Amino acid sequence: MHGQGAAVAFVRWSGLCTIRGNELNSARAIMKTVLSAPRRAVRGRGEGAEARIVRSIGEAIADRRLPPGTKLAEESLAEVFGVSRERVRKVLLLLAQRRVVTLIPNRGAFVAKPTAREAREVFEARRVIERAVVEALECSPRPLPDEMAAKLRAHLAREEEADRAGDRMALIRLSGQFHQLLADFAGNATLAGILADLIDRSSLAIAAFERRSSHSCSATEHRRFVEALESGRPGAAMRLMMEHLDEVERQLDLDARSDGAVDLKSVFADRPEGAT
Amino acid sequence: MHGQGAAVAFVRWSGLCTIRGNELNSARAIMKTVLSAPRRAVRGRGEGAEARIVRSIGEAIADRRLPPGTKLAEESLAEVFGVSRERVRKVLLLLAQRRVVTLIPNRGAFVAKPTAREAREVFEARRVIERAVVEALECSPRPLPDEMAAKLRAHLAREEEADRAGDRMALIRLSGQFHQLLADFAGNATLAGILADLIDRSSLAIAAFERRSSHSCSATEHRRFVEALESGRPGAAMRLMMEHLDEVERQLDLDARSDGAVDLKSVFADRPEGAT
DNA sequence: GACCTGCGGATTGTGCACAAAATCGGAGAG
DNA sequence: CTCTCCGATTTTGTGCACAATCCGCAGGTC
Repeated sequence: MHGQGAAVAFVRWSGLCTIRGNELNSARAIMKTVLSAPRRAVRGRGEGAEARIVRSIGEAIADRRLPPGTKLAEESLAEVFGVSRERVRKVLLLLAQRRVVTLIPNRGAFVAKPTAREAREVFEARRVIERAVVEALECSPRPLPDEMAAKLRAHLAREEEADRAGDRMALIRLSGQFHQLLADFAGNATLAGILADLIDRSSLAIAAFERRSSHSCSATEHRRFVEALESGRPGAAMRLMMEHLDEVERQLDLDARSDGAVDLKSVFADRPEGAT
Repeated sequence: MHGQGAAVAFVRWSGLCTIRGNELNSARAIMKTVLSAPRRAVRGRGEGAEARIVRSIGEAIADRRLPPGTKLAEESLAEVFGVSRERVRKVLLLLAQRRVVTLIPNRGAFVAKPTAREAREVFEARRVIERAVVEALECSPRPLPDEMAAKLRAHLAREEEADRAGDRMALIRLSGQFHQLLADFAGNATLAGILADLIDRSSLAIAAFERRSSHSCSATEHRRFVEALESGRPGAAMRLMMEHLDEVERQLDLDARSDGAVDLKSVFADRPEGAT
């Protein structure tokens, strides 16, 4: 998982300085705020700890060290991360709202297991958003800005290295980061944040529905995309991106239901009621 | 605000029945779960209370009874809603992740005040998503399915009634609900959920940046959109929707920064002093 | 007169303890 | 041997109390 946007709350200038009614305050209050800001950032605990745990669990889920359906007991997590149970509870609530874990009252937290329908929806949503991202990117000046080109190439290199090394886990994570990187360059942080969530959920969907056999190389497709983007031919990068997303989704086995709904139907058909 | 997707956690079949390792359990466990489900739904407290508070605060923010920057003290809210402070704290955490409130460590929760940049991003994101929604809608069979047409017409009627009555608050809420309704009909719950958040944040942006003077009637534009959609002319509805979103954004004053410093300058420039 | 400093009141953050609920195991009946 | 019932144990949910932090204000100092 990406890790950005994971923080519980951002202490930003925009937040601190737009408090209604305080806008007329003298410069003194502002200075105090300025000085207190670094102090807050220094200690690194508290606020930072939660973000760290969110990122840690998120990455574990994306890497499939925590497969869908895994129970996330509060006590265990608290022990592992060396924090109190309340902290873990807060983190789980956050992850639950991002649909990465499922909270069941009085039962606990589980790594979310998307339904086939939800998986399709997530990929559809990604197509919608990434289409906009690529549109924005195709409006970039050619040749691409130095920083963008450099970062993209560096990322491609890392992906290919992971591919050569056969490090599947790293490849999965890098693949998500690639799309995240593109969204960041598109210049809309809001859209990028939304896409970040969708990428996380894609990882979940892939973990839940991946075919054993299939395995096409994202690194190659990503490289082709970057080359098309650099070429500046209108629509070339877009077409590759759409095909890429289709390809990723096509590798999933969304027809075979691993979701319980159908199982339950058969259960009810067999035993109408009273089986308690 | 919409209220859907506000629940902390959904107890869904998919969630209950996809717990890893339990799928092989006998029907006994499943039946027990089935029987306990209604019981959980009956008491209506606990889980439901949080969703209710989230919706309540969310609506208050969208209606601008709670303008951006307003402090949301835990104690006060706890008293108002008749729940404990921890409950309120949880709700605020939820709202904070949806960017509707801003949490500042050791300072408390405030109704979020988006920056001009963020406001622009939110509207851009809406254009991206609603474009996809309208695309899906334009693929609907003509004439429109009965239920869809009926609900749309009913909604238009309510909007126009609110418009006639001059009920600005209701009009704002209904306007958001209209877009939400369209997204629901598009058939992608994930996208609809994302749009729901964006609509909430739009309300916030409008509250923060609305021009005093401007006031075009959404109800009229909504009606024209529905008529275009029913006509089935390809692209007609899409064009109207894009123009509508542009129009809404154009009504905002995103150039004047609501940043305290500059506001003060203009205030002093216009009226040296003494004038109310 | 302006600025720094210390203090009181209020608000938020956190750990803890207890209550509620579910799971798991065994005992007993059919 | 299987199913059902039931109690012990584990896990989650919630309220409470205390600690930490911040704001406003008064007093002192340059």
